[in-house]
Amino acid sequence: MTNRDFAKIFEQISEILELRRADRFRVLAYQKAAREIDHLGEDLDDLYRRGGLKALEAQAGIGTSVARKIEELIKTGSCREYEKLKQQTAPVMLELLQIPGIGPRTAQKLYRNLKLKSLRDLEAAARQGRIQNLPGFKAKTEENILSALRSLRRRQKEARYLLSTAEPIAEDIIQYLKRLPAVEKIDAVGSLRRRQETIGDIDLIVGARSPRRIVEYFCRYPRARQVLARGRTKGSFLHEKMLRVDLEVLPLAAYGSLLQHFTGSKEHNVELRTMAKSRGYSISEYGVKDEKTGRMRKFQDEAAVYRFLKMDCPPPEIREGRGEIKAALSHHLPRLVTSRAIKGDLHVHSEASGDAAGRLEDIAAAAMKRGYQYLAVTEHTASLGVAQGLTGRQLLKHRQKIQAVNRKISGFRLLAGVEADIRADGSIDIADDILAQLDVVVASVHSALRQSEAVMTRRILRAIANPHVDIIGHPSGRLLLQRDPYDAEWPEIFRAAARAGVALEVNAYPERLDLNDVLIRSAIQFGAKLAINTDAHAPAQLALLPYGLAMARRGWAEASDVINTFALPRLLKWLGRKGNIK
DNA sequence: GCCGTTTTCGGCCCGACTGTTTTCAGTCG
Repeated sequence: MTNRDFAKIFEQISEILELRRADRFRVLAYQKAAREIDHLGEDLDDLYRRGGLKALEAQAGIGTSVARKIEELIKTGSCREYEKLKQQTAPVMLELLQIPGIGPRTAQKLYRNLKLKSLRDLEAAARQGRIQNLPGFKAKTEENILSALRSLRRRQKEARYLLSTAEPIAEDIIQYLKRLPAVEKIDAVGSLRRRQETIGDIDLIVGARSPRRIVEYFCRYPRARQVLARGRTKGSFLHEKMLRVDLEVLPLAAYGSLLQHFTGSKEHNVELRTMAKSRGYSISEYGVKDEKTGRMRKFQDEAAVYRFLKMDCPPPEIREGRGEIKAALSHHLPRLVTSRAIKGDLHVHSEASGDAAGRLEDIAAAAMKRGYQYLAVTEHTASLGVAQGLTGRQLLKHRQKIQAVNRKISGFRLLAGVEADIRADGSIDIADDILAQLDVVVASVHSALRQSEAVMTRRILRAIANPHVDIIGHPSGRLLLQRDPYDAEWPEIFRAAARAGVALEVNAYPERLDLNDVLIRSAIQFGAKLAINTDAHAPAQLALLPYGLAMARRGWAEASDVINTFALPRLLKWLGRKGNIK
């Protein structure tokens, strides 16, 4: 069972308990356990094998009860209490909960009164006008249920958006709102500001004096398909691209609190407020209230909110409730890697790779324009059929071309490299004597993605053991919204990479963003180095770097963890440790 | 169900919007 499988079970337990109107804190406890399991850097299986129940209970959000259930699941493959709960609950009830606007109470009432067997029954009942006759329901609710059912169907196909898709949509709405002179300050917040790899909805905040008029104007945005809420200070609509856009407007005097509140995450805010409450403060988007005196302190700038609580201000990217509050309180926040620290890109394709464009000269020029000291040209190899890559001999010829370009420029260096293929058995598809003559060897898995966890792990470990391999490219193989990462024993891989001095890539391509934040953090904890690369297939794509940078920051990476923050001499020394010629 | 520089018991974040109500429950972020 993967951590996701465990998490799903606890999510379901919490939903069933919610339907049965169990104590709401019990419901929350299971939700929290599921979330924590999802964000664990290690497999629960391994954790249990290593330290038993104690190790499980040491995790935040996991206590005796959840730990025992995990143990039962590992040992027997099922959990009696969970099975019992499932038996006592009609499956359609859980489906009802998925519909926006329907919570446990409404689900209960609908199920009892309409004897539903499926969501189709619900839709039929709504169409026939049978819902508006139920006690506590009217025509409006019926309409809302129909519309929610429709959007649920659409959303199930495409529930989330790439960060790179959501960003321009948000930017367009921001430009629209900025046309109102009354808008004094505006920011995209929520998961966008935290730079999550995919975005479920867009959150915007505005600092202004006349909230209601701005909310009105916001709801008239031309690409709004349907207004979902239109209040005094808050509004929200469904964008024609089917993402939800939320807006909150408050006076400038409280803008810092608003920014803090809406940036989230939910987990971060809950933890922060719990901590503040224990000190007698109540935090909301309006400010920090002293519960004894009832006095409300307002903050114009966000850092001041944290300062008031005697803590450092965690960068938005790490506000996920994964230890940043503790670190901020003890003034031990990581000093996250910045774009300024990046000295080069170590995974870039030129026109020599069949699927890429750009001459070496243009790539070098684009890199110099970004202020880089170096850039590694890493073409595909011939075994990657679709990309028409190079053979070993062609790679050596290509290296000469690269060196010729280097002779024409100064203050910058193109490195000759390759993105070699890790074959199904873990061998590299380019001979050692060729690899030895290249500056940078990125090794990536491109085929046989469905190997078992054990086989895939052995495969990557063998690649790491190759003395010429410098970087494992897009290590988990995921394609966001398209393909799941393959299974591998990441702790084992990170340990081996740390020992062998092989860096793990943080691939900045918006569909990849691979490794992800959780694995990045785990890799760092195992002492492995990272390389934040664009995998650019055209010179303009060097500009994708900020996406990879965001992912590294979300994984708590500091400059010292990232090899392409090294100045050229130090990088060459790091690369040359295995006897490659430089 | 979880958790502990107030606590091993008694707490558990905060507030807006909607719909159906005449003062609030349910839901959401």
